[in-house]
Amino acid sequence: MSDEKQRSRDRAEQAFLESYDPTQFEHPSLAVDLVILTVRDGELLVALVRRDEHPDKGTWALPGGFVAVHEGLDAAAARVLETKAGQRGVFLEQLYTFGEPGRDPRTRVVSVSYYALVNAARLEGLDERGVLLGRLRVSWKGESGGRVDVLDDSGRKLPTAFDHADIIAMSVKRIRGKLDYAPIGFQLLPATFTLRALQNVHEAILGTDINKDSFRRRMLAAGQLKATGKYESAVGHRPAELYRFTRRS
Amino acid sequence: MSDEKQRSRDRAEQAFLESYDPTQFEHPSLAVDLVILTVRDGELLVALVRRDEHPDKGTWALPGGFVAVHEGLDAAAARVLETKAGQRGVFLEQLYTFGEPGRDPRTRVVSVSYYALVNAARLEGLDERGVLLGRLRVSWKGESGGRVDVLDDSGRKLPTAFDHADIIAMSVKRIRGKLDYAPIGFQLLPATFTLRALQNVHEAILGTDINKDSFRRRMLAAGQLKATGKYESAVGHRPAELYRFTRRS
DNA sequence: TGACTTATATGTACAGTGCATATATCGTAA
DNA sequence: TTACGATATATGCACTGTACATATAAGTCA
Repeated sequence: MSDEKQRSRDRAEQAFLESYDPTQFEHPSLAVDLVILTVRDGELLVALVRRDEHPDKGTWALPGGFVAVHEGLDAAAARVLETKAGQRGVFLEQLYTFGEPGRDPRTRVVSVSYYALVNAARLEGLDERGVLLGRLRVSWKGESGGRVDVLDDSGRKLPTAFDHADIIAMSVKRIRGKLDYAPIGFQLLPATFTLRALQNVHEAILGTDINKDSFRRRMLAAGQLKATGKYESAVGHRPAELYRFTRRS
Repeated sequence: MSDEKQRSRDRAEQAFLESYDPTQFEHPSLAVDLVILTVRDGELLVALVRRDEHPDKGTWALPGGFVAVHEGLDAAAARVLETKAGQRGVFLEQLYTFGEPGRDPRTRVVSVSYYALVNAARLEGLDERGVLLGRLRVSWKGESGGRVDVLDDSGRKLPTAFDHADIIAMSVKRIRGKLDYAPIGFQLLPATFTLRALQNVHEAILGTDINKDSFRRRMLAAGQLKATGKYESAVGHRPAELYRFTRRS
């Protein structure tokens, strides 16, 4: 394209944009979808709700909702988190925005996805409210990314709605990367915990075994764990000390 | 809230969502904004366009545009990148979605931001098309995040539109973090380059000096640089070998 | 030709990690 | 009561990657 033609095209584009009133034309719908993650018995779990309507009726979807016209994105995500899963004040962070045309067959929906990290104990009893905790089977090593499958308690693969499997996969990729430099593991544990419990959480997220001694030293050297002086009990072996997360050593 | 009340509220929410037709109600406008970054003379630069209309008339804004109803987000970003900056096939990745109510005083606009990395030579002459390359002054160390200022050639601080300074700041935070584990520096260089040039790019992005020997060994050990056997010339000292980026060693 | 500048190569100290070993402290069962 | 199994905790050592220092190579320019 010649410079002259390019400039002409630029002027046309600029004129278009300046006269463009975004409230006047049809534009995509905006939703938030939440990947609520937890770790229980060394397994990474994700909260899903069953779709009762077409399309994708009977499949399992991420909890989500539409963003109201004057509602912030973080606020919409927090609202969905409380309404669908009864959680407040937990770790919640924006993940990625999915907006391919056709990802929702009904209409154009752009979804801003968030991921939340919740202590498993706080999600007890949610099955009575229609929320299922699916087990994540991650098919790749490291932080490269790839496919995930969601399994039920018996190990059967659950069908997922729309592109929600992609969203879940990206959340796993994100927390695997984040685990290396940010203290997020404790978000999935009670207020006090043993180093072994923290290591189990890391192993569940990373999908690999971690050297125990190195992990201990690394965590203690980071200066973000504070010994409480208390110990676990009734464990059939020497009890481990309980630690608490602290921002500054 | 009691469980009974909670369940009742859930049912109401569910009924609302099932009857909700997103095409029927007003919802936010959707835009993309691009942080086009380059490095020239050891400085990190960002492409900005002057706002000719109110609000924020006369301030400098990121190139952006509205997302068409059936246009993908990546496609919209690529369209803006080509229309506003004449670039195709360069590194372009989604950054974050900004959607606070009030970020645009006219109407509710949710902006999916992208960042692009472009070799400075490809951005020559864009000032004739109204694009200014602002110098970034980053006020924090490491990957923690914080404020950025945009300066013109004389070092004067440029006023930025809306929340675009926040978007730029997040892009800097992102590439600083990404530089540690992903080969993105070469995106800002010609096809062949010296190790010194690559180091200059890294230093401009990180805002710190890097030990030269360690940097050399680290880059060569990563196995993603291939020696071309050719050398720079007319540099007033011993010429350095030119390298090429390669995905696998 | 020699001074100057930067590239490239090599050596050393130090920090972080993986691995092995030794000791401590619980529950449990003979 | 005691022996045993299990895991926690502490310490030492080898290996690796990085920061820093030193030495040599190869250009330009006065």
